[in-house]
Amino acid sequence: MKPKTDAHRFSRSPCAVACTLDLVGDKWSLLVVRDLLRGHVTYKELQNSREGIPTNILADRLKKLEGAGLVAKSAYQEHPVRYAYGLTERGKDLSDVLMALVRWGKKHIPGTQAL
Amino acid sequence: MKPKTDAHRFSRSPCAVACTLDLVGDKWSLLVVRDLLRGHVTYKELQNSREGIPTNILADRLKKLEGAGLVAKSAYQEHPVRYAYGLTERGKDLSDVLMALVRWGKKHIPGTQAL
DNA sequence: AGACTAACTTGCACTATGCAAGTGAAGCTC
DNA sequence: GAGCTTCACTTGCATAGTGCAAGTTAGTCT
Repeated sequence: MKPKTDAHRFSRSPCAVACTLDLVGDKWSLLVVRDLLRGHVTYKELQNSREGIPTNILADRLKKLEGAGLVAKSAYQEHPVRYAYGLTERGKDLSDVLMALVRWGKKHIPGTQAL
Repeated sequence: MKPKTDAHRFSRSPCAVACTLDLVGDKWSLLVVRDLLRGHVTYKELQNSREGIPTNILADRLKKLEGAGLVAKSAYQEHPVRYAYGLTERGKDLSDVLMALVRWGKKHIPGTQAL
């Protein structure tokens, strides 16, 4: 399944910042990516993350991230069927952005941690 | 005027990513920061940016960014009074985040530019 | 059968966003 | 000095997104 980057191409402008923000520029998407980088794999694990993401938002973000080709979902067992979420290469590349955010936060918001 | 980082401390968690996203984690804030880095100074210049930010949103974001100590506003002339917006040191440090976003966008969304 | 878990979905109130139009202060034009 | 223009916003309102609680479905456990 190829990522559908073409569907919403340049909804605002061809700026790389604007387009990237159209994919992950909200309060939750990058936290989901952070948790996936940290090794959270199941829906439950993602849901139990410290920030307490509402379950409908989590389901929606996973769907959108999957649609954007950043996240891949697979059943790791049948009976009962259980799903594992993971980052694609595209998704893993966001770690640079995450790291930049961590550096900024640790430097400018006292008391915050990398987590 | 000291930045009021204490007012909303850790509304979600002490994670640096979460806290940073609470400040700039929406579709417009980082684009405003990008434009300020590019040298846009007046309200009009910011408004005329390619993405066409709605004027009420722009006013709101500038207020919030100023409240967070990322942006400073000053009158650069009287009669008529005209304002210049600029990034503080805290704000300028976000260039690392912006650059990471640009790198990701250019690599993964074909056709986008740094701008 | 009854309770429990994972992984969602649905309903609804509340908040945020986006567009258009309006405001006020000052300058410029004739 | 009446009228037009510009800058820097503010206001109103419809639509879209978020957040909380509750419900659902499929399967396991006892």
